[in-house]
Amino acid sequence: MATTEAPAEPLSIGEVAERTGLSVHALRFYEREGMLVGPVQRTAGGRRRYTTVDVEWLLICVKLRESGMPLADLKHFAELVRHGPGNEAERLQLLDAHQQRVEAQIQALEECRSIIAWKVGIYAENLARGEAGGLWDPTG
Amino acid sequence: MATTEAPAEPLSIGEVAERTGLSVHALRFYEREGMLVGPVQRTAGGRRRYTTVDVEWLLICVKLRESGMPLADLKHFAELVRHGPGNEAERLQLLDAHQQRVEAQIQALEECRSIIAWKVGIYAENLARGEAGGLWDPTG
DNA sequence: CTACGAGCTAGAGCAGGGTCTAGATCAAGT
DNA sequence: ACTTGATCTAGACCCTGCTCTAGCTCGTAG
Repeated sequence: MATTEAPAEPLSIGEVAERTGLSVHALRFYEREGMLVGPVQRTAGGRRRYTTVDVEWLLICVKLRESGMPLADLKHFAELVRHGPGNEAERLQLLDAHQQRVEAQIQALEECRSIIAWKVGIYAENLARGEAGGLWDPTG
Repeated sequence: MATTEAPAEPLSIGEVAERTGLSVHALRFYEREGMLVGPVQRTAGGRRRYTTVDVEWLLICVKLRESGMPLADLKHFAELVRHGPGNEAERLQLLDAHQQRVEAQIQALEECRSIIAWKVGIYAENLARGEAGGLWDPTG
């Protein structure tokens, strides 16, 4: 993945916020909480300079969070990566467990979807044939 | 739906907790917060007695919550149902909006899933051929 | 030089969604 | 009658995951 990429200018926190969708607050928060793999570089004046690698990691974080990984797990994963080679099995296990949770959640959502679709169908149908139908039960 | 069902014994809060997966605390909380359509019946001694209809509504609540509907929306929906006929269009709109959020969420999860699957694949592969591979980049 | 926006830190605050506690009551078994 | 376990109410508390504030500094454009 880190093959043919130009080193590229490091980015400010605001720029990283833009491209990750995280707020600058969240970025600082993640850093404080140890969700990053390495320390972020700073300018002479103390401003953060994010490298491409940093941003890539953050993008992964965003995906993992979006798919429901708790910050604690994310932190754990970051720790494993930070401590370098030797714990790959554990990393794999963590990701794998998460993957299974994601699968399960997709399943659950699909089930919900079909229930909702069914309800929506009933409402639409009843509305279409003039809201007179007497079968508005208290179950919604 | 409420066609050929036996009236069945009303259930205690604990029994309802069991069959909905909600805690008794959550059940009382939902009730306080107005997430139920009608008031729950009580015994002479003040204990709650849930009817089949109550439980069905709760099961719907669980599904809606599972699929990410905020309590505020659920409450709104309950209010609409409580106020009986005349607001079906609004109920439909609410459900429909939720349905779209669910669709979007499924999409997002599927994207995450494939990213994770890809990472898992890389780890598995590298582990399989002896953890010596030198390409453990800091991106995880 | 000076302004003004972006960044900095530490820490307080907030929203959502319950969970837990205390102290009392109910109900069922022995 | 007594013990035990489930419920009751009101309200305090908790956890997660940020978000916001205050007061200060950087750095770039006029």
